Amino acid sequence: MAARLIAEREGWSAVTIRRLADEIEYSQPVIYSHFENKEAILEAVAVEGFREFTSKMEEAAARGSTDRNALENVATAYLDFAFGQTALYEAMFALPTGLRFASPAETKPELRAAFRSLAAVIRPFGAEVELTTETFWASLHGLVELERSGRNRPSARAERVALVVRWVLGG
Amino acid sequence: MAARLIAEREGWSAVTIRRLADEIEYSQPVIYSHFENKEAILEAVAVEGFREFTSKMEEAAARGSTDRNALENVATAYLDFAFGQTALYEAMFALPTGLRFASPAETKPELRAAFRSLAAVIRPFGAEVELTTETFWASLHGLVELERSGRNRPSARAERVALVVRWVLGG
DNA sequence: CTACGTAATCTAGCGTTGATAGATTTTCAA
DNA sequence: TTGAAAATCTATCAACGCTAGATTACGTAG
Repeated sequence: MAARLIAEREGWSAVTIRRLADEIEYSQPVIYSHFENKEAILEAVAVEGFREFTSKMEEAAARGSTDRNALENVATAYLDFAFGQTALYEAMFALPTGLRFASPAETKPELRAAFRSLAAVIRPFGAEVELTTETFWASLHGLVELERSGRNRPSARAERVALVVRWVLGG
Repeated sequence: MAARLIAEREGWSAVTIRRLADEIEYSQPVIYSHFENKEAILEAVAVEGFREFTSKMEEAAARGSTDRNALENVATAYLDFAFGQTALYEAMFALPTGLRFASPAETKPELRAAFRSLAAVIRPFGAEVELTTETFWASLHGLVELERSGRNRPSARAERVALVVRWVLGG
């Protein structure tokens, strides 16, 4: 998707319908015959992001020699993913899209798969897998957001990740 | 601030310069004689938010009979604050403003005070106060963001907060 | 009380945005 | 070769953030 390339290079504010039309060398209305509106474009990018996210997390988990090591790898890979392609991560979590987990029925399979890829490394530690995974995910997401908005010291990123991992292990 | 009222009632997308001008019954240029641009307006709202945030957290901590109870109260109060006035919280954390913690010198005192109000209830538990506070804050913020974007089950909010508290206590 | 300089405010407009209506071209089967 | 359907275009809309330049209101000096 052209939107993703532009966003990664120049930020999402540079992604306009006219700019996309230029990029694909068509006029603006053509875009609206493929997507209902701009939000639908973001949503498509986000879904693509969740697919890549899931496979990155699964890889990271597979590289782990122990359950603990798998958890560490996933936590680290999570932040690497977020900071390696900030625009993609933004589309997945920060920009307004209609993507929800809320109701089981209408949740996109890509979102459920992403959740499962995190739950897989949580499962060995404690009984309440769903609760712990939600909270683990939230912690990692919070680390990303607060660092990205300049509220956390970038230099201590690895230590914060290690702390979250310790929390999960000990809790 | 009129911006905050409109945002809380109709969301930040309803807050336009023209709308603000209507609300205060002046023309648009008058607004630009008080604020450099729209971002400066958001920033002013955000700073106000951090002031209220700090006093809410201090209140919650003061209501705690024990160190542990203070921590619990603050964690709960954090999510209450975020969901009690979602637009204000958005201005503080999600919308693009120039507010940073990054460099010690140019960090707004309101931000530092907010950080301290959280650090105060973390201090009794463990040595690395700054690191733990950053991670604690990130976890709570993540809980807010993932629930707000429909990724976490609203029904399990209290359990997730309790889990984060347990993590801090045990870590 | 008048005249004037400053400050406050307004009208009008620029360039850009997301989105759409309606005309036009392209495509391909009958 | 023709004609309906699909694809694409030009032109435009209303709303946005923001600003230039004209205009009004006002306190003060004479």
